[in-house]
Amino acid sequence: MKRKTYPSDLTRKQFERLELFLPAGRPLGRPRSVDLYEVVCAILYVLQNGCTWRGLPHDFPKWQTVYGYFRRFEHDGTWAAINRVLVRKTRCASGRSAEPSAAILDAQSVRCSPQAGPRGRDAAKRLIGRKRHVLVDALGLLLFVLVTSANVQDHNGGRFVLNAARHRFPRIELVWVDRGYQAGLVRWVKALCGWRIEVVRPVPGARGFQVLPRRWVVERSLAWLTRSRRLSRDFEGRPQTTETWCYLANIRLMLRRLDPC
DNA sequence: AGGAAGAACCATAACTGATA
DNA sequence: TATCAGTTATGGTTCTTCCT
Repeated sequence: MKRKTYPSDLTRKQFERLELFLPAGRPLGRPRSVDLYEVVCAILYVLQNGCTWRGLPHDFPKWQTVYGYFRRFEHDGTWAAINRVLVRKTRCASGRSAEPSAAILDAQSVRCSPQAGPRGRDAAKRLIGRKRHVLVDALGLLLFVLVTSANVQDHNGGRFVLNAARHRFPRIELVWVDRGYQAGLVRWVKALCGWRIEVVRPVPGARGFQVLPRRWVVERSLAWLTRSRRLSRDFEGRPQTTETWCYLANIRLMLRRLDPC
């Protein structure tokens, strides 16, 4: 008996692209009996609808099983690896070279719901919650994300992100940041990895809201993330889980772009 | 005000079942 | 029997809601 579809489901074709990178079952022992398509659809259901794991509809595999795979693939780096591969594919499909040479750094603070785990006050944004430090490419695809409590300064999170990206995306040579990242970060980047780093500034004299080149790309990416209800707030106990959700949101975006419904 | 109950998440252990 | 997949149970933490 086939269940009815949900809006968050992947098409079979989209899943086939994903399936290539999911670890196969082990050769010994009990064979895998759940359909990973159902597991992935269930995970995306939680992501899109923002429901709790226990609130997962009953026509999906048991929530513990779904959650188990979610955590397992987080722990062994599967989701992050899939994100990196799909970024390269999506860039190729858009006529760019697979490896990004430029990136944009930004941070977003999000309110926490009443869960356990680290949180802090972002004095500038006047909220208590978590901060997402993201690095995106020129297309706005998520390259790397770090989630901290919101009281972590942008430039401290930024350092960590750039340091991590250095190994994962070795061809990056130019990073755009906004004015919130102080001169210390600029010096640090130059000394550490020799990247060019440009601070995007509003045009002097202009009034009111301005669309800044390069800035709107990353703002759009952050808006994409919060369109997924699970990411509209931070419901997670562990910051790392939020990072995983961010990668999954990006993965779904790229799958849809590569294989439109 | 203060306590009990429950929701929600995380982590882990113990258990059952299938296969070579 | 060893090994792995999946299920169930349990304890910890933090916060909300309800009751006295």
